[in-house]
Amino acid sequence: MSLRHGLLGLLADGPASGYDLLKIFDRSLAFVWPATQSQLYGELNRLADDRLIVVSNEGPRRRKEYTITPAGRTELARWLTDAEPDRIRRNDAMLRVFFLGTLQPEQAKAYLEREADVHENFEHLLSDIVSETDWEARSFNRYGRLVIESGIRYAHAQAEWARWAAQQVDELDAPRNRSHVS
Amino acid sequence: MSLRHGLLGLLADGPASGYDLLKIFDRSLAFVWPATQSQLYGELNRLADDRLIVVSNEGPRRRKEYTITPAGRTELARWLTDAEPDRIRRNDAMLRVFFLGTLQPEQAKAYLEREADVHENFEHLLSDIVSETDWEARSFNRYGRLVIESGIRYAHAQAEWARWAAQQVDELDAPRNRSHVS
DNA sequence: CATGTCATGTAATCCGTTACATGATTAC
DNA sequence: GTAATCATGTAACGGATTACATGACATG
Repeated sequence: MSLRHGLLGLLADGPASGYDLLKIFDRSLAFVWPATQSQLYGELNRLADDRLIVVSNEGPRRRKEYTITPAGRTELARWLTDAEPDRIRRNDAMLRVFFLGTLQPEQAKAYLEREADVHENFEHLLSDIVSETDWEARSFNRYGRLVIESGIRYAHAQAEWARWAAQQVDELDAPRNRSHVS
Repeated sequence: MSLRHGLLGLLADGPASGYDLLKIFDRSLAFVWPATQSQLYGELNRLADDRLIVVSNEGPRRRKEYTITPAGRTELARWLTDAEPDRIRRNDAMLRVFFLGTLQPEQAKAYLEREADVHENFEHLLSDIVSETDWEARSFNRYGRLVIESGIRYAHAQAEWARWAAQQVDELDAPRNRSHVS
């Protein structure tokens, strides 16, 4: 239930409406935990049912401003310190790599070179965000900087790996043409 | 629909039963795409309904051996070359980092140091697998070696990042105690 | 008064997890 | 004969995605 705790975490920084939270989400948490509008509104109602947040204000156009409760802060801290993170990383780009042997070597290399390009571009995108952001602001932002740094290092490592892997294809492919049984 | 293509990819290497595939899955693809037994059997039936695989043999204990069809191979190649991989990487360990500012600095550092340890251990686990495996065997295995290399580099980069991030906590925390408005 | 933005919600569907059910065959 | 392994399936539930629905308020 990470969406739940993502919302609690954002509300720990101050009151906000679902609409506000959606915008913040899309620009920050969505990099590591995307959520849709309907999912978010549904989860806010469930959090309110469980008294981890309360409606602290109602504005025009049915706007509901939520505030985190002490019970919500307790639950957030519990999640951060006591709950073991899920280590599953589904990665369908990497799943494909298992099967590149079913393609022509040229196609396999093209796939890996493209992966390298995509990750290099992503690395640059994140670097640009770092340059253009004011990191002094709030503590949420300061820790967000750490997350982006991890993204930069991840993208960099993946790009390097993909270039290396593309070279390996020639060597992996070579034995096929040698004398022993394939 | 990556499970679907994962199964097609395994069957491209030769016929197998659901039971066989489950074991292969758990030891290889599960690192990047876990699947449960019930999911796997269900998907095999759907693949057979769509004629991408056929039951080529029936053995004792209701065993059904599946073989990939030409249509299945075409679909596998299409997925590998024409379908853009999903770039979403849900990561609840990283989501927590956004909110470490709500904890005491000591707790935040402890969280990051633990992440470093976990990734270092994982890196060693993968390195051990590399040492203990015969990589000459089949092409599936040879490309699997590339996937493991990516896992090693990922785990290494994450561990280094987490050590660095733990150091940053002191510096991120410092401004709180300075004169300007928090 | 028309368009854009603010604002929240419901419903259908898909994928994944957990638990349960069932039974055949093999090995001791 | 009994325990382990082989082997496949169903059902309930929860989270995520997509599409649809609705309406208030602000701006020109």
